[in-house]
Amino acid sequence: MTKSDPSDETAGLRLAAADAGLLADSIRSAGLKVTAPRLAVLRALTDMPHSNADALFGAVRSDLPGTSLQAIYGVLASFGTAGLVRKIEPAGSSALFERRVGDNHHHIVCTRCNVVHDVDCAIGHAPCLTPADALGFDVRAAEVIYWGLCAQCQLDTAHP
Amino acid sequence: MTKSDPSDETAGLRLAAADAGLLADSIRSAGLKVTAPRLAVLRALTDMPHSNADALFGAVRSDLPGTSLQAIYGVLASFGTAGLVRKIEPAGSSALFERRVGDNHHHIVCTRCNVVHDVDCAIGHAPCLTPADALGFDVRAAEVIYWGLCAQCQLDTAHP
DNA sequence: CATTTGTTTTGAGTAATTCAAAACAATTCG
DNA sequence: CGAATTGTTTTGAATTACTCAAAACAAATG
Repeated sequence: MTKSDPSDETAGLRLAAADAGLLADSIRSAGLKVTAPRLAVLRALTDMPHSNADALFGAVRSDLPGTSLQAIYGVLASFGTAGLVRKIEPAGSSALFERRVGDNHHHIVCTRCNVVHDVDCAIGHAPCLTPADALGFDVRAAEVIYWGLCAQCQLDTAHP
Repeated sequence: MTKSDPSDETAGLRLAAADAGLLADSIRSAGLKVTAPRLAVLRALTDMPHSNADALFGAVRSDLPGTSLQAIYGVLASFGTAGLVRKIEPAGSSALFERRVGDNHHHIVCTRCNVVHDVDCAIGHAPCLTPADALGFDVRAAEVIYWGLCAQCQLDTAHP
């Protein structure tokens, strides 16, 4: 927000356009065709990371009313294969998606309100790939989910 | 197998009875009524940890033909609440159950054949509850799933 | 602009799990 | 020991999240 002039009423539009260009670029460079549903999903995912297919469907539909839920699933599947989004499946939840890929970050989930946040790897890099005894496995990934009460739910629980 | 005499045909029966007694005790001390489906589920889970509801249904049905799948879900739900079994939900899999509870052990899953093994906590005790930045959360549990190729699948992949 | 290839829509299907009411069985208490 | 109570299982149906397939359609290529 340092460069754009708030009195310039086209600023938002230009930003959106620039943003759309960036989104389109990342879709294109993943080897996928750039389509309206794909742009809309990617934009929604930028604004609301850790969304499920249904939430994205809701967000996309407001821009692009004709879109089907199956299209969302299709978009997410292609994005997943292309490495453009990451899918997480916390216990008891439907699948959630995020754009932050390529780093091995983890997640912390509130057991009360189900909000999800990113957390970086616990201790540097190594322990995330080092079980005590790998039992002959060739370990490729480690997934960590922390469970607890978020700050807000701690307050709500204390003062009901 | 050191004390029982193989020529004693009642040994198996007595063992089974003793076992049933232990199983019944653990159900009772969890504050639950001891029923045939519950005993059967607990026994099946002893023999085949990391089973899903359907596999347990299959195992239980061979002993106790009238049992319904919904009974299995009911038994597992009550066992879960009572702290008698632990439920794990690896991404892409149905829920799996195990009797090993109360320690914070983790799991390693084969990406090819989906076999699941227990693994102890990566480094002692602490890091499993210590994210880099807990973001104000009151962290209560950490769940780790390692993904990789099991020994057998490494062989199968090398010599197809 | 026509072709090709890939994407989305439409419509249907499935797997895993949950819900609810009635039938039934384990424990409790007289 | 038998009746009452409480909890469990059966039966039957519903739901959620997701997948599959064919036809309609749109983006990229030349």
